[in-house]
Amino acid sequence: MELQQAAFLAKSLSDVNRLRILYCIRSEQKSVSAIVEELRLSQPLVSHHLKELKHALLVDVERQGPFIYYELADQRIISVIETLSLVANDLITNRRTF
Amino acid sequence: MELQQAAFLAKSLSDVNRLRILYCIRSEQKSVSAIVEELRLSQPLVSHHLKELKHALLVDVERQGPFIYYELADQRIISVIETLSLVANDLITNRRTF
DNA sequence: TTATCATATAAACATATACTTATATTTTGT
DNA sequence: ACAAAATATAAGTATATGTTTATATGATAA
Repeated sequence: MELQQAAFLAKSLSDVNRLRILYCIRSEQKSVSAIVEELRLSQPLVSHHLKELKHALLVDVERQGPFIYYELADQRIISVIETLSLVANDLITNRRTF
Repeated sequence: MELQQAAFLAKSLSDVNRLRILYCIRSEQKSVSAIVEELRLSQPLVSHHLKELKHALLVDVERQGPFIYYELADQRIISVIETLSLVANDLITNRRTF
C-alpha cells in the first residue's frame, strides 16, 4: 500500500472548490472560463486549483486555440467522493456524542 | 451531494500519519501507547492526530482504566484509501508528461 | 495521599494553503 | 505588428496544519 500517494490524492480532494471543479468536468471537458462561469469563482482561483489538480494528475489538459480544456482523468475519483459523502452522512447521523 | 462534508473527510485522510493510524486500528481497538509503539511516532503527535480523527467521527473511543482505546468507526474508509492508492498508482503509471 | 503510568493539552515554530488583486503570457484576428 | 481575449503567474495576506518540547490531567496502586 502506498499510503503516501493516497494521502497526496486525498489532499487534492480536501477542498470543496476543487471537488466542485472535478464534478463540473466529470463528464465532458470544459474551458477555464466555462468553469469560472458555472461555479462563480474568480478566474485566478480556478486556475490555481486546476494547477493543483493537474499536479495530482487528476485532470487531463488539452489546448484548442485560445481555450484550454480540462477533463477528469479518472472516473473512480467520483465514486471516491460519493463514498466519502455517504460515509460522512452516516457518521453524522449515527454519532453518539452531540 | 454534500461536497463540503466529503472535503472535510478527505482532509482527515490527507496526512500519511493519520492513514497509518487508521490502518493500525482498522480491525481491532488499540490504546494510544500501542499505536505509538507500533508506528514509532511521538505520543503527543499520535494524540493530536487521534483528536482530529475523533473530530471527523472516523474513530470510536473507549476508556478502560487508564487506557483509552481507539478503533476505526467505518470500514468503508479503508476501501476509500485503497481506491485512492490504486488510482494514484495508475495515474503515475499512465501519465503522459514526465 | 502520593507516586506512577497513560493520555491530553499548551506553546512555539515552520511550512503550507486558499484567496484576492494585479500583471504577465499566449493565441487569434485584423 | 497591434489589440483583444483566454489563461497563467506573482505578490501579498490571513489562516491552517504538522511537529516538537514541555506540562497538565486523569486513573490506579501502594
